[in-house]
Amino acid sequence: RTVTPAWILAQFKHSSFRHQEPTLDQCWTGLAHPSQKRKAAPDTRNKGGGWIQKSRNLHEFAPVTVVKASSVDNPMILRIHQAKKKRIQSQQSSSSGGDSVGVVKNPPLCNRGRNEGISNMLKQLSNLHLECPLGTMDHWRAYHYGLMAGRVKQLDFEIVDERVLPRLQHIQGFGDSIRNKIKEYLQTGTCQKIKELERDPYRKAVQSMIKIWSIGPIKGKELVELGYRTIRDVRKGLSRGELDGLSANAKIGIDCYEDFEERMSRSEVSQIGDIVIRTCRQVLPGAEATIMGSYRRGLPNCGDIDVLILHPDFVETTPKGALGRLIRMLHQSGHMLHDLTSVDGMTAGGNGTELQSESDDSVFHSRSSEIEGQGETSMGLQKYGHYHGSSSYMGVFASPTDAGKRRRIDIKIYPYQERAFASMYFTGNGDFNRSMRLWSSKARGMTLNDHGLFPNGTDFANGKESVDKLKGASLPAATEEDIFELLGLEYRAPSERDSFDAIVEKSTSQPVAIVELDKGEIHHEMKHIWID
DNA sequence: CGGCAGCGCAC
DNA sequence: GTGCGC
DNA sequence: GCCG
Repeated sequence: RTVTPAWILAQFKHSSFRHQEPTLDQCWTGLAHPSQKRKAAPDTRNKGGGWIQKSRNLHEFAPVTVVKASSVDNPMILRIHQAKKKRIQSQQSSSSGGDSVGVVKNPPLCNRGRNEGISNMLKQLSNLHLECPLGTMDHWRAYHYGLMAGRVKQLDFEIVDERVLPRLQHIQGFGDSIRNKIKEYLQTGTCQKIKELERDPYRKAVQSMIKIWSIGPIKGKELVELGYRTIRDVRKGLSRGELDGLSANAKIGIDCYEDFEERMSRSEVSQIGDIVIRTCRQVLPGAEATIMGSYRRGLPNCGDIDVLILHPDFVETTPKGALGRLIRMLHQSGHMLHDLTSVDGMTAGGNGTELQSESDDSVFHSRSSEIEGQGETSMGLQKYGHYHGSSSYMGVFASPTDAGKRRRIDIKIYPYQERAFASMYFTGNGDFNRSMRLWSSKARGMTLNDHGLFPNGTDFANGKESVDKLKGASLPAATEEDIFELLGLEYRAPSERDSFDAIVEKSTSQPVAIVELDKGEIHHEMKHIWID
């Protein structure tokens, strides 16, 4: 199964295609652009950490052996490449074979706008199944429809005639069902399935329940079976005391139902961000706080706001209780209205010991388990101890621009050494992250998450606590670019990370790097990287 | 027929 | 462990 | 819903 349809995007390279980087304000963050930020990165502080300072050749630091795909003794990798070769061949033969009827060849646009009608239809189908998954089947239907909605947009031809269908057959992901729906769309301009799903009153009711934040398919179905059909019903039930069993978060979700549906302008997001960032600097001098998510990807409007906090003095740890202090201050200033999660240090006191929301049985290195340690070098940081791991907060923020409106906000703090991975994850989008992680695991044999990139076979990847911390360590990356490099992928700017297919192997003709791990080898490499 | 990312928090 | 969200 |  090919994760990366490089063969689709490759066609763009030989055309007049040029990606126009949007000049939207603040689409940039130092995390992503090594050329500008690298010099400033305080790698030198981390004497014990040994961070790589610049992007280097994979072999220089990664415990990775490079093997020709054809000689790899790994059935998964083999299958991926054989399937890919087959598709490329059939693609070539079908395009040279004069079956260009029904195809309008256009110079590719900037990755969007093509086949928009069909894409929208598939997106609708995805949403209808996503918002109302009545069985577990629907979840994956929605997933696949969503992927294909993205993929039709990246084709190098416009689908205007059903004679193009045989050609679609060669493109991965377009099976019978989807091709038939495209056929129907070409003939009638609509899709009966969509109409049918939209008509279904049960689905419709579940759908409106699911739109309540913290209500998913299970609780949604429950509510509908209890007789609730609309948000009004639910509110009525709540006031009558029929729904006391709902979680605290569900009550907030019900209260903010309309507000959470709405999207914000970039300027509102940036103003909220300023408030959070300013407060953050007061609470934690020297902190680097950045707005992530769709804002960083440059979208014209955003559904929520994501803020990532880092501090260069906390390389392997995070300042204990700092996130809680920040939240507390935002509450006091009236900006933060509700908490959807609790965080250490959030309630009074402020030394970060009163709330034990983080469990001690967490298994992984660099995640949990408090360590002793005081004494910061910087004056303002003296109040903070070290917490071994990241923490995240979800809450509800009062709009500074639209009085009375309530906005979803996520704030996360990570150890500085995880900054590249955290910013990748927090930038998204969701499909892009899933694609990247699938690629990591299936093509590279590594596990990617917001904390690092872990060669499979290590203790981390096996979900075990490491006695020897080195065995659980991530491959190091100081910038997002390094992560792409480690995975052998073309770099993608945040604004380009907009789909599952936005991931492209660095040079398709080059050998494929896969991980051939040996426990001792990993240990040795890690030692080299982290201590040397 | 199994897989489709990988994780943290609330309950 | 399940449900939910990111 | 599609793939292997």
